[in-house]
Amino acid sequence: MRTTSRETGDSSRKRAGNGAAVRDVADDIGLDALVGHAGYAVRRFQIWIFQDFIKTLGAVDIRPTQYSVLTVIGANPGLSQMAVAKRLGIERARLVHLLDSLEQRKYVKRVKSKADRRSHALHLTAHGETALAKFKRLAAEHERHVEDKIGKENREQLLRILAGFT
Amino acid sequence: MRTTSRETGDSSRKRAGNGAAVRDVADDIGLDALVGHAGYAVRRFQIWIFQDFIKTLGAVDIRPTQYSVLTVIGANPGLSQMAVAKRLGIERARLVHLLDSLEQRKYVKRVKSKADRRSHALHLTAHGETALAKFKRLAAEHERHVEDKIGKENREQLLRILAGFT
DNA sequence: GACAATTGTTGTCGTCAACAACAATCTTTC
DNA sequence: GAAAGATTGTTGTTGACGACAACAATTGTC
Repeated sequence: MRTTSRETGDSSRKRAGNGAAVRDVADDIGLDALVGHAGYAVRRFQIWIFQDFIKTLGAVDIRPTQYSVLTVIGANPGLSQMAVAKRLGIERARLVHLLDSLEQRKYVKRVKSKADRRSHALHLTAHGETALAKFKRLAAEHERHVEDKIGKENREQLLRILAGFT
Repeated sequence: MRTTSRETGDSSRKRAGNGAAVRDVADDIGLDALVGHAGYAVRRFQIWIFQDFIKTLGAVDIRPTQYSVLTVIGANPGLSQMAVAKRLGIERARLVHLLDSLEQRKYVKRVKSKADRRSHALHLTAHGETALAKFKRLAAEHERHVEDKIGKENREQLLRILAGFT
């Protein structure tokens, strides 16, 4: 019972009266130029995909950015904070807080670099390694949700099209 | 298989002085699992596309969300705030501030609805109409930037794949 | 007419990008 | 080899944004 008959700006716009019933207000609102904009579609999709990621990894309390940091450090142990920030396209100021959190949770450790005493060499702890393995399994599950949502081929197409941005 | 163990910044600092190879530190860092994640690619792409939008519409000081609000109101005059918020997937609490700004700049006006005295019917002002026309031209220019970046067919593919989210 | 639901509004909280400034530490240059 | 400049990690601020909660006014329902 969602047939909310609402009267606001009605009467004007789009008569949905070609036989089909009006299910929700939002449905018969024209977006016009908006539908042709890649940015709008991408924004809506990104919101959906992040929410699913956050929900799927909710049990372990890991958000997309945290996951990306752990993944990069796991694959490239010893990186400096600057290198990680540049690789992921996040500000080094922001990475500081992310690492504070991850270090507090014993996933990551900052080792003072001998070669360059300004920088820290980033490593996963043993606990962080096993945890990341679990996160990756959950992330794979999330990726299957994406497949279910847009289709297997479409997901691969998407990755191919956007490969240059990774 | 690019798990190259590297030592922090040390010699990886690559003497960039010679001008030879080694474009940037970030280039030879493995992302591992990250490259297979749709969410990561989409996030990076969205950042790029929004920055281009903001830059291209910088002269008129219009951000993506503001543009989407103006577009929907322009295409559906008389809508309530609730209807606009629901259609664009933004909170009505947030829309309040957006409309405050747009109304202050004389693009939009809130008309007290006769039918439902709780709600406001949203309309573009005459000034808002002409301004939106200009914004749309700039937005089209931005969209051409997207084409230049990922290719004409890829952009269309993208819109097709993500059509369900608009 | 009493009670629940909706609309616009105000406020708080947390995430995130973009800057700016700073101390400590390289790197370059003279 | 010392001064000048650049880099690294850090702290702080600003503003856009999503998610919630509470509220008065109004409408719908029973």
